[in-house]
Amino acid sequence: MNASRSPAPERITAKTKLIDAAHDLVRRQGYAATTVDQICAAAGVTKGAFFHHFPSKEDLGVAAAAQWTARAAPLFELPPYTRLEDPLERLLGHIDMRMAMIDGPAEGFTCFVGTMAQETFASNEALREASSESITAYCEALAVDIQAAIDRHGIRDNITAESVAWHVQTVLQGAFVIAKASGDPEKARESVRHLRRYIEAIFNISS
Amino acid sequence: MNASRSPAPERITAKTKLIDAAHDLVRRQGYAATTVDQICAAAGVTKGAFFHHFPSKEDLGVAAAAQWTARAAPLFELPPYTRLEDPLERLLGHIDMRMAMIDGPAEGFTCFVGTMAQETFASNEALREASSESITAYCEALAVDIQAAIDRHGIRDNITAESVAWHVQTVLQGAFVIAKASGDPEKARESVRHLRRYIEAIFNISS
DNA sequence: TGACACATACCAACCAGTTGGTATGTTACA
DNA sequence: TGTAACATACCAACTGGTTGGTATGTGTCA
Repeated sequence: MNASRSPAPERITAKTKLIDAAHDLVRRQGYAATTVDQICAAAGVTKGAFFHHFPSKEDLGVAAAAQWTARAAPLFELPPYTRLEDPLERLLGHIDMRMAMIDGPAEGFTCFVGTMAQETFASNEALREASSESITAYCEALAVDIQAAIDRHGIRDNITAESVAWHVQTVLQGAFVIAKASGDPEKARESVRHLRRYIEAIFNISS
Repeated sequence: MNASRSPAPERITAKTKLIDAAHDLVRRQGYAATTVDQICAAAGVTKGAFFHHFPSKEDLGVAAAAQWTARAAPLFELPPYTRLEDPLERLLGHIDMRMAMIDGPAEGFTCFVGTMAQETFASNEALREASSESITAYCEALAVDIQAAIDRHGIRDNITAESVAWHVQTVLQGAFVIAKASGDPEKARESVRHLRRYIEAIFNISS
């Protein structure tokens, strides 16, 4: 008997299908407007399966937030720009990639935890905190390269790496809101372009 | 008989109380999670009054979005910085004011139409468009001063006034998301500080 | 053979919207 | 000026459908 065996990391079970369905539906409709029945239908399982794996809708939300963090990891490991020697180039490469991702229907590129946090920050602390942790994890991963870039190139006004990382996240989240409201992803990409110019400016590599 | 008399502009009727309540509750909980009963209770009226003034919850949303636009108008007319002679100073003054507004509980400074647009962009075109119009109106008002600043000071890279205005709006919307998720308004203000530094940089007035 | 992974059937609470009504103006005209 | 006819603003009670969640059954595999 192996009580602590690894939990079959990526089997396509009802559980993972339910989390995937939640990612899709919540990004399209929001958390409150997404019903358990809709999630079950999208996942192709029944309600019994849902409540077998999750004690409540809220617990699914927490699990889906954790899974969202895991899903973002490849953005920092796999893409070609991660091999660049200059950390500032890696940072700019990351931003270019995030800009390129903003295309097609908004539910395809927007942020699950950002959406969920907005609806739950005042009414459901568990969901707010799960969302916050996912965003924080992204910022911490991004701050590593930013700090390395500061160490190599210097930066204006004693700006901290952490602060720049959160600003990147802020612009992305704002870009998602604008893309949804306006229906025009180009407006969102344009803001990321402003962000890129800002980062070039504070590192004094332009002109 | 005056059929087209002005509709008693600002009387405190059930209608205005319902719209105010919707602004509060939707910013705190989101649109879908806010029930008609909650809005009525907060406004201190009954459901009968609600459906007398609005054919549906959706119609209230549209009316509340229009009212949100009207509510933002004083930001461009009344504050002291609007008297400054240099349009760039007016722009920076506006951004400083928006930064100062980000304080206290998030439901007090976040954006009604931004919140509503996020939940409805894919499922309710009327609400998405009403939200979009409100955001667009803000950007157009802001772009007037930005264009004047460009005319006077010039700007880098042929950046357009419209594009800067939308970027300001993007950073603000993103700041709201971050403030809600993190529970820390300072993180949001810090991003607006980055935005201010960016604007100084593209107008070449710093250093 | 028992525990896990589901499915089926069901429920109590809740939700947006309806119904039928009252109280208070406002207009038209004798 | 008085009053009948109508409009506006609101209320309390109800309804049909939906929602998150439960109770119980069934197949499968170690």
